[in-house]
Amino acid sequence: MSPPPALRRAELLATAGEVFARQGYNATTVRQIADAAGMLAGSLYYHFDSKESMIDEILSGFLHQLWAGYDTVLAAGLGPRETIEALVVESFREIDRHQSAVAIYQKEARHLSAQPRFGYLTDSRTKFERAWLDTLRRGAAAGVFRTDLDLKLTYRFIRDTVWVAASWYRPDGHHSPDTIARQYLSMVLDGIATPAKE
Amino acid sequence: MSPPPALRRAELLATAGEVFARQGYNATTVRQIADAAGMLAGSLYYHFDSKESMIDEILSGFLHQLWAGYDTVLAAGLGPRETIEALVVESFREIDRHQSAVAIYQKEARHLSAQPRFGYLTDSRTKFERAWLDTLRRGAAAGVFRTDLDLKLTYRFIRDTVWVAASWYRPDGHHSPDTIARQYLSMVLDGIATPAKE
Amino acid sequence: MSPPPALRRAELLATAGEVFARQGYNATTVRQIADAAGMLAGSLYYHFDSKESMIDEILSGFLHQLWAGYDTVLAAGLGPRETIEALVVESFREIDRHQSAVAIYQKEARHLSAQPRFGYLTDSRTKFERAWLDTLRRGAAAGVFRTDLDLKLTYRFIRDTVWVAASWYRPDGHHSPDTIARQYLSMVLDGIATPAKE
Amino acid sequence: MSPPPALRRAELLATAGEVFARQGYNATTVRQIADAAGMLAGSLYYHFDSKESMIDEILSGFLHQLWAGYDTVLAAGLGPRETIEALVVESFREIDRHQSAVAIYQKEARHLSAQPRFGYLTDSRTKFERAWLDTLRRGAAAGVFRTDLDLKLTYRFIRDTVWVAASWYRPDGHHSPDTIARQYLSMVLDGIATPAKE
DNA sequence: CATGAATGAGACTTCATTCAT
DNA sequence: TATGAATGAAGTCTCATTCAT
Repeated sequence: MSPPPALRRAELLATAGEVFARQGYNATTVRQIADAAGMLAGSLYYHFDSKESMIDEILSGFLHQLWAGYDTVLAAGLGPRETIEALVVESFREIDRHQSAVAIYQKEARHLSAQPRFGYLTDSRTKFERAWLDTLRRGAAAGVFRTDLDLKLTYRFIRDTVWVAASWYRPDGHHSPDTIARQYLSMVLDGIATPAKE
Repeated sequence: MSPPPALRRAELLATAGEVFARQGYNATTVRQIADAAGMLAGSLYYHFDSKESMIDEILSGFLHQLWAGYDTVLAAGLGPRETIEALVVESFREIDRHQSAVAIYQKEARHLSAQPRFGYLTDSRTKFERAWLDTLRRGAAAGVFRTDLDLKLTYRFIRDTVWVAASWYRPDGHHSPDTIARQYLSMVLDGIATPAKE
Repeated sequence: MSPPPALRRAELLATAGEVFARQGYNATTVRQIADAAGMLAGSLYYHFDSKESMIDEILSGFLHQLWAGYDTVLAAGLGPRETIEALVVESFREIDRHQSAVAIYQKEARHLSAQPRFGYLTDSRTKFERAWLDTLRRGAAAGVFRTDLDLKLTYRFIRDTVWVAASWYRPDGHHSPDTIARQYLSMVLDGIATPAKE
Repeated sequence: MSPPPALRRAELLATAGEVFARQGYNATTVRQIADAAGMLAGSLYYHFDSKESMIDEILSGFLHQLWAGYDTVLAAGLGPRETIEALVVESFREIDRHQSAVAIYQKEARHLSAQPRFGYLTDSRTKFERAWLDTLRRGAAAGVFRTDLDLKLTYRFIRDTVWVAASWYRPDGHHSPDTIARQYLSMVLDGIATPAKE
């Protein structure tokens, strides 16, 4: 009994994603993906239009789920510190779930976003920056975050810090995504939060 | 008057480095480099053996200078906190000086290091980890850094935090590398340092 | 109905062999082979790894069959004169069967054998020399061959004499390989001069 | 004191000839010749128009001297057997004197003669065949050569036999060209077998 | 659904050649 | 005379893609 088409597709995308993440999109040949999937290169074209459509589906699928999570957090009406905490936790969960997609995003998003087809990458980036920056700004205004720091720099600091973790994160490690998120938050927050009054 | 050969080589490497950093090594064609250098693709081979030897020279040149700086810091006999500070400052200076080399390193080091020719990347990575980890360990033992954090995680946190900056850092910005280093240190240290007693 | 893969491969090798024999290996472009085979240059790489692997397969295939024939002769326990006769006849049969491979061997073996991949060419050459020289030596000892000749020279004489024939031999001529072999043997063994009367 | 231009030219041609003979014309790069001559590739073009003109000069120079020798022999009015003997001796002398030119001729003449510039190769070949064939024919008619052999085959036999020697002949061997010529003549004329007793 | 064979564009690289110095 | 740098054509090879079976 062969698996339903949608599942087969997802399997193939997962396989492709792993290879892309490991070798880089450009350095990956369609044949390598096919090998990993146990078929011939030409056969992939029954399932996908092109190599590009594979990475497209991988990235857009990831971003879709990411924004589902983020939007839920952002709509929850939390305070700035709690929002940041929730976003970081959510981020590590997504990293855990879409590990290769995140790695691909890190490496390839910049040059892909030059193509119209991948315009949504730029959109997402913009929306992403706004969400984080606004929260940081709210926090600074509310006095829960330090005010002596350049906000943009802070944003980049926290963004990179969190997402680059995808490049080394391995799900079989000792730490669950939530544990890592907690440790990261502890490092990050005790830096950017206003020092405790004496 | 034509420039001395060593200078011409350096110019060409700088050009190649910019294109590599912008587009990725694999996605960059030799012709694009030649275009940027104002010559024909074949002409590059008068100066370099191969596309690979260009990235090789870029990366090894960068690592060479990086280690000159790091070794000076490490040999200075500073305390752990001062060592971390000096390393971070030194890192941002290198990012400033070798911006594209750093960006290339971030993107390509992993898959390049599989080839024997680039074995020095692995060596450098190992040495790098030891230098930072030892310093963090010393600091933890001396009580100047928190002891409730996973050391390896802390190492990755600070490593990524600093070096990913190369991906957005633009030298013509308002901030000098030292200024950015200070802000980063402030964020990082007030997180990993033991909290001030009350 | 397309031919079985093994046959297709053999066809392509035959085509490549003809072009190599006519123009020399280095002077032959992959495109010329592809043209002769009725396909595009790149398509050849579906069947073969490289141009080099083509000449490799041609030469090793030829030597394989040659040695099958030679070994049979050498194992037959014939007298020295009969062995030489049988080797010459066998040689002309191989020339007939592998005309272009022989021509390629003549022209390219020397410089190819410098590469490790073609080490078997040197091995074959050594084995070949031993087989012939031993037979000549046996014949001289037995008194069926002249003893006033330098043996090494005689070996080269007979070797070249036989194998260079591949450069002009055309199978559609009036002479079958066996006929030519007989004439060659007659010249080699008895000379072209009429025997001096006493 | 630099050598006179004509001598320098000859030196360079000798150098080029050695490299051509060793590696084949096509496989030889102008740079290799220049390296062997202790100069840069571009500098050769002060002395020669092109790579092709080098091989041209090498081959035509050799053929010029060869024909000077052959013509003297042919004009001497010798009997057929003596003519053959003199031609063989003369051939080995030329092989000795123009070793690399002969080797180049063997390997490259066929495909070079397709170009108009090298038409003289074909002319020489024709003239060569006529000279030998006529002599053999005269000898057969005069009863000094066997008449039971195909004449064309005999011609090829003797031609190849002599000239292929250039491929292994090394001047520092134990044998002078005349010694080798004598042995070859002995084999060609009388065969390698001991004459059958009557 | 998958295969096997082929396409065609384009990549990296080589190399004979030119030319100002 | 020779050098150093560049040209431009051509060569080998790779690879995403197509398509009849």
